Amino acid sequence: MIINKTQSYAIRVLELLAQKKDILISAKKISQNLDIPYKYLTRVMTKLSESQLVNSYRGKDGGFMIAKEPSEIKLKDIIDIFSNESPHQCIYGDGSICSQKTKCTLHDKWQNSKESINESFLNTTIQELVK
Amino acid sequence: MIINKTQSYAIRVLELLAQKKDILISAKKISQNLDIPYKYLTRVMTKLSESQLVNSYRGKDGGFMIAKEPSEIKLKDIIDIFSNESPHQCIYGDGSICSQKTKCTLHDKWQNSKESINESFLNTTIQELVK
DNA sequence: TTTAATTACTATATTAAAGTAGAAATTACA
DNA sequence: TGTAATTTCTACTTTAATATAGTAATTAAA
Ligand code: SF4
Ligand code: SF4
Repeated sequence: MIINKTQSYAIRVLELLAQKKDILISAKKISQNLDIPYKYLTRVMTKLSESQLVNSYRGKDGGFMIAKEPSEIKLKDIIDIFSNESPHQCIYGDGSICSQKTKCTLHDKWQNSKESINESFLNTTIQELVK
Repeated sequence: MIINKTQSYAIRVLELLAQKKDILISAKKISQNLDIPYKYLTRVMTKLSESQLVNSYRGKDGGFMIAKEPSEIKLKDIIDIFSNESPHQCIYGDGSICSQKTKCTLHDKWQNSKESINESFLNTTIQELVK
């Protein structure tokens, strides 16, 4: 898979919050609206808040709001928050002992694929999802 | 991640067997040579055998041999054996309700990335890894 | 100041991928 | 024919990702 379930949740949350810019939405509503398990979602939201992609407001009538312009939030920004893999993973391991000189025959192909994906994540903003 | 650990194991096994074409190699040796857990490897080998990418020989002095020309085995052939995900996965789900007309704004970008990876897997054969 | 609604925190449960264990089936060969 | 080395089969264990549960902290408003 290109992205995992948690990353997918997070992207969809930001998409929703972008549509409701400047309106506070509670985790409960987000959960219902996007069909994401409530308790799981709240932890995702806390991380998005810590990463300052959303602002959180605690207490009664609290909720979340997108913290930046949708056009300023790249998919990659969101994905990175919930990513734990080494960026160099390939069939031979983590690439830590590989260099341009010692690279294997697959290296350039992996590189191309990964760059293709990465650029797609870098040049796609939440704004694009909302339109 | 582009491929999972099991798929990575399988590719490396085929690479090794291609290097030792026409020579029987036991799971034990493969395990030692590639540093793959023995018991896990044997199950991978059984699947590769069922899929006819390798021939297995049971009993004393038994082992495995590559069953085709290395140039005839695409990475995708191997990857598919150990893949269980829906090929259409994306942030919104499995794409089962999407068509060219109802597609979302991300669809073409996903498509490009996925095709880039897929073509790389389709046009890379085990032969290429051995050289 | 109390209540209700909310986020944040901490611990536990479930699921899927990866890994391990034991033994049955097969086979070469002494 | 018996033994040792192997693949194959079945069951279990561990680990990481996903999901659930309970409660503390916070806050608007009655
Ligand atoms: S050189 Fe080969 S093994 Fe090393 S990081 Fe690149 S693809 Fe992986
Ligand atoms: S149209 Fe969008 S939701 Fe549907 S398969 Fe394509 S990327 Fe996924």
